[in-house]
Amino acid sequence: MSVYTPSEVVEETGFSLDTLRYYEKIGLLERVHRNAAGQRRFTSEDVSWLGMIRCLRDTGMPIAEMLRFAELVREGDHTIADRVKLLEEHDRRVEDQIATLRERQRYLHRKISYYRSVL
Amino acid sequence: MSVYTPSEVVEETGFSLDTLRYYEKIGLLERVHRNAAGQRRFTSEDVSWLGMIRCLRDTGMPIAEMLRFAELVREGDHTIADRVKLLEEHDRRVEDQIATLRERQRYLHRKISYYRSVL
DNA sequence: CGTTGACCTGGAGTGCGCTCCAGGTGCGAG
DNA sequence: CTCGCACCTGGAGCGCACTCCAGGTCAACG
Repeated sequence: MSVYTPSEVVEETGFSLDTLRYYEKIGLLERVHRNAAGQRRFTSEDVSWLGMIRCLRDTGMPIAEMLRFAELVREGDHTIADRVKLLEEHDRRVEDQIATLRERQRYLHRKISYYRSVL
Repeated sequence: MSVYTPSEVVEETGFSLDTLRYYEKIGLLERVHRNAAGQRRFTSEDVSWLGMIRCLRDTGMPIAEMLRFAELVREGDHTIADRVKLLEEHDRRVEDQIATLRERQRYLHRKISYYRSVL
């Protein structure tokens, strides 16, 4: 288990340092370890958890729901069924997002064709 | 050319009345006609323009860019090439959004499978 | 004639998700 | 020894896109 400095985590995850601190403050990221000088030292678990957060955030999950998920994870293995339920519901929303995007894109394409036809 | 009351437009477009007023205020919607009592009466052009707005908004275009597009439309036919350019750039971003969503969804699916495997 | 309901205005307030800031610590390089 | 730099904290501020509110008008219905 290697250890990551804040700037390494910024590099790896694409989250800003302020965002990492914010996520820790609101409890989306469990209290991060500190070195003797009080500076954060992230574990690889922290980094992979942030990978999950990145996925959920990029797919539009609100922070409040990510917090619910984080809580389930903290509660231990007996919540795995609940996590599956939560992620599957989210997956359905992602599917809907893609479908809507595709539909709107068709509209966009029709509009572009129309404009091209009158050029 | 039929005429629509505010509540009809709300119904047709899915935008709230406040949002319609807001769009008019910021110039995304051209000054809407009024009846003798000062109440808004929308034309079918207004409604179809709102359809375009709906499409752009649902695909994540920021209001500032919709305003640029609205301005091009107001300037007349000689801006059609520019409009095509703007819409095509947007279309590329929509494509990227879909691609990102699909990739994140794969992550989600792997996670769900993993959870299912340990249930 | 009174009430209801759809609508009006200008402006303040909201929720989300960060982002920035001031002032401070500790460490390694020159 | 001094400098620069990465980092720390608590808290304020921001940008976006609405959303809500108070107080008012007008027309139609019973």
